[in-house]
Amino acid sequence: MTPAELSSALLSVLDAAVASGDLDVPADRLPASVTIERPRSAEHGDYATNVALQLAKSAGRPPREVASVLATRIQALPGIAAVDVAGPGFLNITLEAAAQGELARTIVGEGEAYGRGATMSGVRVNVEFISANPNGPLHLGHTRWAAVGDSIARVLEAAGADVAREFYINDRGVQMDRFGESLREAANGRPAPEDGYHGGYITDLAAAIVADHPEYLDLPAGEQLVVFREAGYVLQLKQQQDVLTLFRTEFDVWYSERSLYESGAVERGLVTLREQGHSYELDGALWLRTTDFDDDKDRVLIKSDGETTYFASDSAYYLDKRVRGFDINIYLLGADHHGYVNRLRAIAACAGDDPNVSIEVLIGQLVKMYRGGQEVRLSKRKGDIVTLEDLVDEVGVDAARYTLCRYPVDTPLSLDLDLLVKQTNDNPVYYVQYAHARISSLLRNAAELGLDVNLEDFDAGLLVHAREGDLLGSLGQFPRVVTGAAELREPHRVARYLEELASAYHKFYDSCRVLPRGDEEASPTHSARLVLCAATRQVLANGLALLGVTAPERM
RNA sequence: GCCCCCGUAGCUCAGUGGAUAGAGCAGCUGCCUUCUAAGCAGUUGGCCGCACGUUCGAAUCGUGCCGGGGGCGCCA
Repeated sequence: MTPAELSSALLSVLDAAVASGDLDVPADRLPASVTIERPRSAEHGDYATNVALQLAKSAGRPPREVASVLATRIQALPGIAAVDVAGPGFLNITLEAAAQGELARTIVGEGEAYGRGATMSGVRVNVEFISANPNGPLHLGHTRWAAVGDSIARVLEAAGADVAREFYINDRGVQMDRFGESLREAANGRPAPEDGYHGGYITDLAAAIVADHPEYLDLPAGEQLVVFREAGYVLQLKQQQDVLTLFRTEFDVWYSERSLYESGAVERGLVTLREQGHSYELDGALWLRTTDFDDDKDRVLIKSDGETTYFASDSAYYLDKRVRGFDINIYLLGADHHGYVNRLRAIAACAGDDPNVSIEVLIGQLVKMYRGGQEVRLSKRKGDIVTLEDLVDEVGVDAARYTLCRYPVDTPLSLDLDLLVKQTNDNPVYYVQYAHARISSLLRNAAELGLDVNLEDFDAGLLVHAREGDLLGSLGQFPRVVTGAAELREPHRVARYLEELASAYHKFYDSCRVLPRGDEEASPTHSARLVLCAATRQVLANGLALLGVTAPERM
C-alpha cells in the first residue's frame, strides 16, 4: 500500500463516518484530502494523520473522541495491522508487513516512471536561468543557477509539466562594446582600458581571433572594435554552450536580446503596452506606469535620446514569452536583482496578465567560496574569477551539481573548495551514489548465483524486519517529495530525501543479509530482499536523475 | 531612508502549523575470514537571535526590536 492509497482510503472512511451519522461534520468543513505523514519515531507507527485534530472543532467533540470513532473504522480496512489514538488526537497507523512490502513490487514494476506524476499535467512552463552576457566565461554564480535551474526543470517535468529551458543572451549594450574594446586592445598588445575586462581569457580570445583573421589588425580602430566584439561574441557564446553541455544543462531556447529588435518584438511589445493604456510620454521619454502595480517608481522604456532601455527589452521579452503560450514564466535571478521583481511583475500586470500566476521570480542568494580558509573574491573585470569550468575540473560534474542543488536558493551558500576537492564522504553525493553502487554490485553478485529479481514469486509478507519497514516507508515518500519539490520549485528536497533513503538502505544492508552465504540455499526471504534492493536502486537512480547526477554501477 | 534575504549544535546547513528540533563534518568509543567499511553502531554537543501575539499545538504564521548580508540609476 502506498501512502497515496492510504490517504484516499482514509478519506473514504471519513465520508462513511459522516454518512452513517457517527460524526457530525458539515459537508463544507470536510477536507479535500487526508494528510499522511511518516512519524519521526517508530513507536508512532508507519503513518500518522492529524485529521481528527483538524476536525474536532467542526465536529464539536474532543479530538481524541473523533480520533477514536475513525480508528474503529480504519482498523477494519484491509492491510491495516493496528490503529492507535495518541497524544492530543493523532491517529497512528501500522500496516501489515505484506501491505507495506507490496510497495517494492510497485516500484520495480513502474521503473523509471515511479515518482513521476501528473499534478502539473498540461501546464506550460518557461524556466529562464543564467542569462549571462556573452563576454566572459560563466562564473560560480551562474553555476548555481545552471544546477538549480536545470533541476527545477527536471522536477517540473516529473510532475507532468511541459517545460522549456531558456537562456537569454544579453548581447546588446555598452558591456558588449567594452568587451570589443578590451579584445581590440589586447590584440594590439595594449593594456585593457580602465573600464574594460582584464582577465587572461581576453588575451586568449584576442589571440584566437587574430590567428583566424590577421587582417582585422589593419582596420581602423572603430571598425576593429566591431569585428573583435562580434568574433569574440561567437567564440565566447560557443564556449559557454560547450561548458553547459559538459555540465549536463541543455537549453531548449537560446534567445538573443538583439533578435528582439531584429524580429520586431520590441515594436510589438511597445504597441501592446500602449494599447493596454499603461505607457505615457514625459520629458521626451516613454515611460511605463509600473507604479500602478506595486513598483516604487515608473520605468523608462525609451530614453529622451531615442535609445531603448534594458527594461524595454525585458518587457518585449516577457510579451514574446506570453505570445509563445507559457502559463508560468519562472525567472532565476541573483540577489542583486531583487529590485527587478516588482517591475517584472508590473510588466505582466500592464500586459493584462495576473502576475501571481504568470510570473515567478526566484531570487537566489550569492555563493561564497573559501579556499585555504580564505574567501575567494569574484570579479569578472579583474579577471579574478572562478569559472564553472574551473569548478568542474576541481570537483567533477556530479559533486558540483549535487552540492549546488542541496540547499534552498534563498540561503547564501558557502562552499569550502578544499573540502569538495577531497572527494571523501564529507560530500553527501558520495554517500548517495555509494548506496546505488553497492546495490548494483549486490545485484551483479545475485545474478552470478543465478538469483534474479523475480516479481512473480515475490512474497511481500516476508519483509518483517524493522529496517525493512523503515526502508519501505522511505521508498513510499518519493512521489510526494517529487511533487512537493515541483510545486515549491525546490529541488533540494530531492537531494535531502535521497540522503535519508541512502541512510535507510545502508542501515538495512548492515542488519539484513540479502544473498545466501556459502552453501546456504536461497530462501524466499533472500528473494524478497532482492526485490527490495532493486526497488531502492530504482528510486535512487530516479532521484539522482532529477538532480542531473549520475547513478554509478561501481565506485 | 525604503525594499529583499538570512539568524537553528563548535563548523556547514536541513526542517510545507504537529508528538522528545535533525543530518553531515569536527571530538571521543566500538564493528570487516563470506553480499562494496565511500558503510554501521554508540557517545558528546541546543534560551531554534529577543519579546509579544494568533492557535488545541509555533523553529515554522503576525507585529516590533537586535544582529549579518544584499539592493536603490533616463546603468547594463
